[in-house]
Amino acid sequence: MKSHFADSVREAVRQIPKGETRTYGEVAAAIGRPGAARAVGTVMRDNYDPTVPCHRVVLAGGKLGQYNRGGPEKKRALLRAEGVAV
DNA sequence: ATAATGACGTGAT
DNA sequence: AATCACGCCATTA
Repeated sequence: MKSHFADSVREAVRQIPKGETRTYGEVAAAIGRPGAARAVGTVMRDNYDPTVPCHRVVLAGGKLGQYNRGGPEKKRALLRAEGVAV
């Protein structure tokens, strides 16, 4: 089910530069829905688009967060491979 | 339209 | 510092 919200989230996440991490709250605010961090997570969970670097989206506290592909371990590996200190 | 769920966030214990 | 509880928004049944 594609919704405008999900589409916006994917686009915003796609704009995240390599080697940088963005929080769910930041992404939510970037699309015009501040506080919708949870909703962003819901979208990411349903989003399997490889063109979207969803592994660059982390928790506000600087933690990794979940991942739909091998768990947080895989996510950490990807971020670390881009030069992100985790 | 209502209830339940979930890759979050902040505050309190 | 770690853990528990409540609140937030969008999606799905």
